[in-house]
Amino acid sequence: MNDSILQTSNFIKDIIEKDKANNHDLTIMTRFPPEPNGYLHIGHAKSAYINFSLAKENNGICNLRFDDTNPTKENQIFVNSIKDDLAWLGLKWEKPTRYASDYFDKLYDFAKTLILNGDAYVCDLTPEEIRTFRGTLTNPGIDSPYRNREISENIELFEQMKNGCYEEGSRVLRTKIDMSSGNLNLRDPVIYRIIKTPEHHRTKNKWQIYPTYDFAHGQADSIEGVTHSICTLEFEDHKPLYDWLLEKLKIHHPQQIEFARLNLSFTVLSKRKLANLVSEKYVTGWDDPRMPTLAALRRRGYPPVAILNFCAEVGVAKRENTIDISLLEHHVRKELNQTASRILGVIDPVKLIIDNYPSNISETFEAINNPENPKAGTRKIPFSREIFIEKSDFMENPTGKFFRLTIGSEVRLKYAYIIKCTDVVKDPKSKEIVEIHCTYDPLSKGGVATDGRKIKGTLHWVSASDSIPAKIKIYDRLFTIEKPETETDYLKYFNNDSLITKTAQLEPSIISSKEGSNYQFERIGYFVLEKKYSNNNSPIFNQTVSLRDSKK
RNA sequence: UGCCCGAUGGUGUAGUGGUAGCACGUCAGCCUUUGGAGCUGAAAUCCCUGGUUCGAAUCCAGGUCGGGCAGCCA
Repeated sequence: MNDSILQTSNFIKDIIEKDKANNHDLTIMTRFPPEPNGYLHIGHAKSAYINFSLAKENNGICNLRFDDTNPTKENQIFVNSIKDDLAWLGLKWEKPTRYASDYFDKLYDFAKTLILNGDAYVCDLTPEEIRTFRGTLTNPGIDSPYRNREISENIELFEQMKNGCYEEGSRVLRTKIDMSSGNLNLRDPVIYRIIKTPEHHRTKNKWQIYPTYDFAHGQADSIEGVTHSICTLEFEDHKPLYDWLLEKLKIHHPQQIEFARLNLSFTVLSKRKLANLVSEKYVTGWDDPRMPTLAALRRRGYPPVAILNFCAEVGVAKRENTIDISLLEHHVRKELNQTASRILGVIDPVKLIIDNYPSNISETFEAINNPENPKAGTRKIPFSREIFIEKSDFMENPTGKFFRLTIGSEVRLKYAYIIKCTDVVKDPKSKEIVEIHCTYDPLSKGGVATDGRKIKGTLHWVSASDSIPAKIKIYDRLFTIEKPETETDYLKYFNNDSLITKTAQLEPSIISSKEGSNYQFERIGYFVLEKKYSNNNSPIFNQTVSLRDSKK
């Protein structure tokens, strides 16, 4: 994890500071507890970052624990992808990797302890009956008829549940708390249920019963010695149950602290909505570069440190929030500006012919790889009579502050020469400009005017015969509205222009690029090489993020 | 007409009884062989009403508004 990441204070740090002041021997222990039932996204990154950074700043420990208590939803594929994503971010967890399923035996014993103490009972009500008996938000529930079973009968029944004697859904183990509590989580919550298929990804067919989240999470925290169990706001109502179980069991009692999960503008982060985008084919998969998943951001070329810096800067608080996606992009640009190699590439090319430049020669010019980092060195780029420039860099009838090319105006070709536009050739039918004719100032080699005249506009270009065609995928925000998350018909606001594919001409040095390498195409944006060769043998680049562009 | 949580510029986030700070964004200027970056500046904020106090974003009371909770999901 990057040590240079800027940190502001937050209420969790305050709590930890106080706890440390009260107990000088305290070793801070946190954990990141994903359920292996999906891919990690930027919101998980925030949560992971909080847990990992809190441990690191306090010379503590952070575990990675998979919350794998429900085999109907979880599998090994997600365990692997989550580990990959965390490693990619550079977050290092305490070894070994933990699993809630590691504690199934202990959890089973804890449950028996509860039964023996009269704090839990086997209930034969159907799921529907349990729901009815639970009451409503405003009306108290009523006791299950099985609530006062003999302890010995409960023990026997629970053991038979474990042994697979009963059908799924026929019986559960519930705590005995308070059916009239204003907090529904305290109305005798279910702590064990029967699940026979599919088999668990780790414990296989050993268990026929599985603990619920409420029964597994706190106890797992306790077993591991977690001191601060940090989770999102929706678990606030579970905290009294978390505390109740730990007190009844008389075991180490971690402190649960809740914070507000991340929301990002112009995208969605709920698993269901993301899954819909995939299943309804709005995107090509979970790692489609438009998605907010870590796998997608990686493919998009986001540097991990930019994501970490972003997580550090969004802060930790309890109020609902929607972070402006431009803050994320800011951190991506900030990092890439320092690290990405520059190249010249023309995405929407139009041919430019320098009429007074000899057709039988070519020159090479030295280009700076990264003006922010002299150590990145230089490279050669070829120049010739016919080049490509960006269509948008020529305007026949310029309006406002247009510093680029127009008939009669002078402009600098970066690293090369100053040129002056003399004429354009249009397609007779479409009226589209097909050729721009210019003359160059032979004395301006390197782009400097010998007479000291100021040249305001500088264009990027590539030599027509030496450039390399490439496929460019340009991405935009996933949705057209700021908060699609709050809309039920959010798919209506999907941004149909979120992916645009173009063919570009790139300078030849790009040949030596490696997959995953970040580039800045000067004056355009940041790009990452996705695949060296597409079907037609040209490389494919994903746009990471555009350059900020204040052109009017 | 239950229980719990929250409210500081457009968006986030500091502040813990003493000039409301920072970041992103926006706007303007400077600089520039990237209209990028960088530099400088600007506009913009304490949910409301009372109370305590010399002094309140902060403490107290009462409101208002927003969010969460009725899986054998996590």
